[in-house]
Amino acid sequence: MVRSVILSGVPPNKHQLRTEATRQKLLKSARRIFARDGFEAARIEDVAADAGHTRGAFYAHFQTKEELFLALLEQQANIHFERIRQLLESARSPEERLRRLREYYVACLRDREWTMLILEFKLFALRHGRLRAKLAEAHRRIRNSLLFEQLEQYLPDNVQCKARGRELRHVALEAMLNGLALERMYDPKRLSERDANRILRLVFNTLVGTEEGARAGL
Amino acid sequence: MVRSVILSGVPPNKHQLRTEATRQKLLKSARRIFARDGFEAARIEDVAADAGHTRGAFYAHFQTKEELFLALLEQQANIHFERIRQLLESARSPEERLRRLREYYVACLRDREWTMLILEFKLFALRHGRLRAKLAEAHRRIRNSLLFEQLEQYLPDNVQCKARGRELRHVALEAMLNGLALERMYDPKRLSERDANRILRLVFNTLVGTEEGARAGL
Amino acid sequence: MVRSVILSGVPPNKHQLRTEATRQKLLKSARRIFARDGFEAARIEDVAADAGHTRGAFYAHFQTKEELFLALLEQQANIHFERIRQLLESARSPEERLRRLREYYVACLRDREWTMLILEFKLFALRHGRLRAKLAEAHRRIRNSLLFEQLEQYLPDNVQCKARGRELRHVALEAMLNGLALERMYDPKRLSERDANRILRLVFNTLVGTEEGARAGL
Amino acid sequence: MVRSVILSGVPPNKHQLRTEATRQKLLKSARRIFARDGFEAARIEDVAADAGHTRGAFYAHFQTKEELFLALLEQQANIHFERIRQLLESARSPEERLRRLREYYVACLRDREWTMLILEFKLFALRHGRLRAKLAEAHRRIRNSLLFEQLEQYLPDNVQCKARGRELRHVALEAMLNGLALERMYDPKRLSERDANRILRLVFNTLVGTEEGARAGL
DNA sequence: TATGAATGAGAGTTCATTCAT
DNA sequence: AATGAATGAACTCTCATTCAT
Repeated sequence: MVRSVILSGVPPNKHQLRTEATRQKLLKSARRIFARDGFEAARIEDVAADAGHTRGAFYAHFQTKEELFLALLEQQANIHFERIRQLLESARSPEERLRRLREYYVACLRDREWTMLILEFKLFALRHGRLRAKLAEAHRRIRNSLLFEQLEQYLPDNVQCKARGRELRHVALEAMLNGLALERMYDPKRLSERDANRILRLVFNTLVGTEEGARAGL
Repeated sequence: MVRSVILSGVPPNKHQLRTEATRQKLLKSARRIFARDGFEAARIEDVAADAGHTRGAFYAHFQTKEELFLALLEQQANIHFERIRQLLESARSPEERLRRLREYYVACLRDREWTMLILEFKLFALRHGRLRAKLAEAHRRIRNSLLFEQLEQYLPDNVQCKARGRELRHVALEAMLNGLALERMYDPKRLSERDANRILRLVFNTLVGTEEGARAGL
Repeated sequence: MVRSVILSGVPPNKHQLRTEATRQKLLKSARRIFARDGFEAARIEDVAADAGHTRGAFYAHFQTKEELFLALLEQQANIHFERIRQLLESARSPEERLRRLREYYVACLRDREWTMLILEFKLFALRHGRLRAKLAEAHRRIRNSLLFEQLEQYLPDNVQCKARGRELRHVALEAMLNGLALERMYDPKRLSERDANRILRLVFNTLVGTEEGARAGL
Repeated sequence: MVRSVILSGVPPNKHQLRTEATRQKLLKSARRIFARDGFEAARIEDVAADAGHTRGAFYAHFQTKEELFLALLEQQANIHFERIRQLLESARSPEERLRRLREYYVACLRDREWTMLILEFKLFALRHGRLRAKLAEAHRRIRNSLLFEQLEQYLPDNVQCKARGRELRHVALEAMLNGLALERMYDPKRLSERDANRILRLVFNTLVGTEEGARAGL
């Protein structure tokens, strides 16, 4: 089993560089294929071929299709998390942070692959209920990332109300985001990009940014 | 191939009744199984067994798994449509109609199977493109139902603004409904039924019922 | 899963007849293929093709290769058991019984397939130690058959000494039989059929038939 | 390809010593793994890992799994041969030689790995026919060792009867040895170590040591 | 209409072997 | 000599679908 080495302190040798490169290629292809076909219909062979490799190479990096799927989700969730962190950190004012976060959500609307993946993942987790023990850990990590709770510290004070309300806003926003993204993919004519953006901004403002959200009982 | 006879003018004989009963049992089981396992992972055998039959009975009523899936969606959409129509028709005032429609949406939040089916169907349609003629046909019928456009006539006047805005409200509501339902199934602790209901009502009111929606630019 | 019907009282219909015929063909082919290639190297496809069917037909009758292997062993053991029982029952005198039993052993020496199967089975059981629970039962039944303990009642009185000695004789004979059969297959020139027969008869007489065995401390 | 150097006249340097050590480790591990899993199920990776190396080390010493298997058999046969030779050479009298040989056989009964290997090898040779030249060559060398024909000179005179009978005794003893060892591994409760030893000694005495064997027609 | 044995394409996975390092 | 990533053929097993009954 090929082990990722990106965390070790020493500079990687050629072997390790190639290893990591292949792994990343596989993950990148997996993103395409899983988003396109869904977990069940996605074929390992397609992922490998898309990455310019054979099935065997895949199995040198991942034990099962499931493991690849979860590794992909974890990686993608980390990328999102990191992007948001940088976004918020580099902002000057609380208001700018809020605006940036909102625009990040809006940008996500355009990321068709990410939407497909997150929907697929939630359906997958739902259906596989108690995931097998060895996968539960990955699942937990992904969920933690998805919650974005750690990001709260960067938001303006008046948004940091009771923990319950905070999380509630997030989950509602995620719901709206996923729902809108799905509708847009399903029928772009029925829901234009412009309209989807407007609705998402409206709900964001209603739920998170202003005091209206609080007044509305959230 | 067994043809449904419930639409023909003559009263069905016993044979036809049994046939129709089998078909309905299969559809009922299909609802359970497709919702539980998703289209790809659902097995014809499981559907047939759940209905108390064997594979052969299934193939006497449907040509392929896909056909069953689409027939199921159409049936379910019709049921929803019919329920809403009755709901709105029997209401006394425009306000009651709005309230009833809102509460119907809220009730949908609890229908786990329906949520799974609608998500699965949209992902399926997304993935299988505009490819097949059969699919497109069913697609159109289902979307007509889902759009609930015909229902507009029952809503209060002030809600019947520009066609564009009307449809936009619907699609936004559907998005919110599907998104919330998914989040609730995915993690019921993170989003309680009470909270999900409150958020859905809030968004409904924001988007549809009041003048706020219009003012907000929708 | 196709169920065997040979035990039910009612006369089998055409379906059942075909089912049983297919199963028997598969078992017959399995005997050939397992004996020829061994458990590990035997391919399901070869068994099915040899029986004039496809892989799918195989899986309609057996869940796994392992199950087929154990079913085959059980069937073969039962056949042996039954043959021996009839052999002993129809004999006139105790001496004739002993002689017939001895000649049955000698005849087994010529059954190359049976020898290969029994060796393969014992190695298999040995290596899979605690067989998976669902297979333990089959294993137990096969062992019971192989022990031939039930046949003791048919043997002459002077052979029915202490239980320990009786079983010991059997196991020693089986050991000799298997060992000789293997040597004969391995190098027929080194051990002619005639010689193998002589040695087996000699050991049989030494261990079972005469009082020499007892005197020798067995 | 690493060539064994232990037979060359010049003293090996450190490099060569390490190489030879690796080869021996691999053979030692191969003994464990082949005995445990059988030829087909044994994995090169397991052998290498058991020896503290990777697949690459294996392929530096052996071309194929088959070659390793045959090299192992040859090595083991030579070890046996050498042990027996020393055993017989250091004995004082013909009778002691016979007794020692007999006890060596008895000791073999306890060597589970050797029994598994010899059975596996014979089945393998049986199944892979006289096909390959390489196999045939190793085959011949191993059989020469196994036949122990060269050892005949050390045995008492009265045992050195006609060549045919001599070899016959050996093959019969080997058969008994293998058969008993297999039965003991298969079901240690059915055949205790003590009983297995007694039976083997009895057959040894019957076939080889005494005049009874001759009288019995061997 | 319904059964259920059989088909056959195709999936995920394993592993002996190769090869760049 | 040794590593270990990658190959690719082969395997077992699944399941939508067909067809004789």
